[in-house]
Amino acid sequence: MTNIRKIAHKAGVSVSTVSRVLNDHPYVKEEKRQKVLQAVKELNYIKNANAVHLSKGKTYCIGVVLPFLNLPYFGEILQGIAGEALKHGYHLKVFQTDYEKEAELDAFHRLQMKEVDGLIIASRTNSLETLSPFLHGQNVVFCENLHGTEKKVFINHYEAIRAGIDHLQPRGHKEIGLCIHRTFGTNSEERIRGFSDGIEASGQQVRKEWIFTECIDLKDGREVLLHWQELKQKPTALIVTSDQVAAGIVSEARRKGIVIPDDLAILSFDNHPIAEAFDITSFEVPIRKLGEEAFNLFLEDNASAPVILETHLIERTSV
Amino acid sequence: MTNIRKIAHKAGVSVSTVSRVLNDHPYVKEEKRQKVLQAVKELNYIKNANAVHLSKGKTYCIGVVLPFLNLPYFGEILQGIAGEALKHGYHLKVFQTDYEKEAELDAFHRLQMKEVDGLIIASRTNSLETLSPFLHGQNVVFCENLHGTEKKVFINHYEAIRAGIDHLQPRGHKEIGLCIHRTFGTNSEERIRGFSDGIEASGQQVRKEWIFTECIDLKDGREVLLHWQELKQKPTALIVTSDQVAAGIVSEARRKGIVIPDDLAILSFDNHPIAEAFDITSFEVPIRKLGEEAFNLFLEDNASAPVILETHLIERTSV
DNA sequence: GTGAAAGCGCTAACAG
DNA sequence: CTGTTAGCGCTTTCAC
Repeated sequence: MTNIRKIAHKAGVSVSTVSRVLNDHPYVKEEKRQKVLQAVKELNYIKNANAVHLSKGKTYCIGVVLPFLNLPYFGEILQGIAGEALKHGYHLKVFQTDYEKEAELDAFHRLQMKEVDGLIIASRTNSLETLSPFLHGQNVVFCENLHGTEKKVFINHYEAIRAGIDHLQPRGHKEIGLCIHRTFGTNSEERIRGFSDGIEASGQQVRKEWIFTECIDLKDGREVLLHWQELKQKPTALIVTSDQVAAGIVSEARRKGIVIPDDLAILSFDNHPIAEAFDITSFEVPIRKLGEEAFNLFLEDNASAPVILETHLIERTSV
Repeated sequence: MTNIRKIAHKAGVSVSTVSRVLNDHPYVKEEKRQKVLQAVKELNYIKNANAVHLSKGKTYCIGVVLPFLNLPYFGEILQGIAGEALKHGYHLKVFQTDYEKEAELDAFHRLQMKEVDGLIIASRTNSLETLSPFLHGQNVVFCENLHGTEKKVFINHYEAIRAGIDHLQPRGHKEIGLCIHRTFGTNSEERIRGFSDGIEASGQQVRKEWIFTECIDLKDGREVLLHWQELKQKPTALIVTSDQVAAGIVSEARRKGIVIPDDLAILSFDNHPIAEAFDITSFEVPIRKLGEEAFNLFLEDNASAPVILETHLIERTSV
């Protein structure tokens, strides 16, 4: 363990001078600087990050809280955060929660322990009530419009869903269903609210059996289609909040000889590459940008206004 | 900043007793233990992780080096690592490199600085020569059969590709092409070697124009198909090392009225959900398990034998 | 420009 | 069982 003291000794200077050289501080005579650099070389000195972190009270590391790492949505958000973090010399710690409350709380705990400088909550499962004791004086960014929090970035899911309904109705769709992931969480709640309001605004009733939940993956989409087939009264269109699920629906429909969009129209969200591959009309959601903005909010000292991101519709042949 | 000393003072014990209580060490009189716990509660004490890390010389954090976070392959590997890490009380730091040499080296640097206890290299871009100075005495796991390294886990890509060729040939395919991501890296090199050997073993010649590189995403697959259409002499089958790319090929083929597998057979790798959605015959690759095994290798003190994972073919309709 | 010294907060060997 | 003390290795204020 060659440390700063040994360097100081070898270079015949004090530890503070070594520290200055190592951190590019000014006011070090070139001669001594060289001596220090020389000693560093010879002794193969490497700074100990933990000592720096302790001394500075900062780690230049940000934590990201998310349920899964193998979903395109979270991959993309991570990519956005990582890109921005890199620019600013920050590293990323991921807290994969599987939506387990304890695992999620662990991340907040680590924040309190100063293991990370801040947290970006890509998606959560604990209530704000549970989390708020951990929020005080901490730098936490939420990727949702969570009332009572300072830093947040989100899509206006309410309007997006309503826009989706407004897109479907003039094309002859009055019976519209919805596929979502969860019923918990601001984002999901906003979607459901937008859906209900939109349906009711057109004089229709929301039908519970037309709302499919727990839809995450391609496989779930396939099951939705099978479910849809069984329905006595079928919606003529589905709004699907993930391209993966939409792709599952479309692929299974093809197998069953169901014609998209004539038998069933599909309007999806995210506009990932898979939407194009399946010719699915999809709202483009700037997920990567969401990640970038989240990181930039983290960097800001005083929480500014929430960042709201826009979506726009990419029309293909599924509607 | 309420620290261990203040707790000691408030509880009327020494810091070491506090430390013992905090770390569940035995031999503390129940009465004092309660006093400490009481003080911890009252002062809202929270341990400083960096101080622990410094003192212990350990962080219980492992770094993962990968180029992109938004590809299913890496998402899945991360998921595997994260799951296993959680079980063993480790956290994950991700070093997203974009295949930039400097960004990749930064991860090794952080390892030397003891910012992480070890590194899992999911994919790399620096040569072993460049990396080896950073490897000495460090706990690094490679997800490839990199000669000269201790800990590694990988698929036998050579055999897998040859098995692919052996699957195609009896089905009438002599003209076979290949789609890969990179030409650099052990995994890619093994694939190319397997491909060349397989083709030559059947008395054919490898044709450069039938090897498509830089194929990562759906979009790349689409371009491959367009390229294929332009070829004067076309392969009748393509071995594709990623389901995303294969899906891009198949989706574009449908658009162009090219019949899979009659006009062009597709044999893919990974067997992600998207392969099923497009009815693509694919080698199932246990990527998540790769991540799990990588983490377990990290945990092992003495590097045991390399871990080699098996693939097996899932037949669908694309061949 | 430079050095001494006081932290940062926790762990663990040692002595009792 | 418990306390003292010497680290772990770096940063930073203050005085010269």
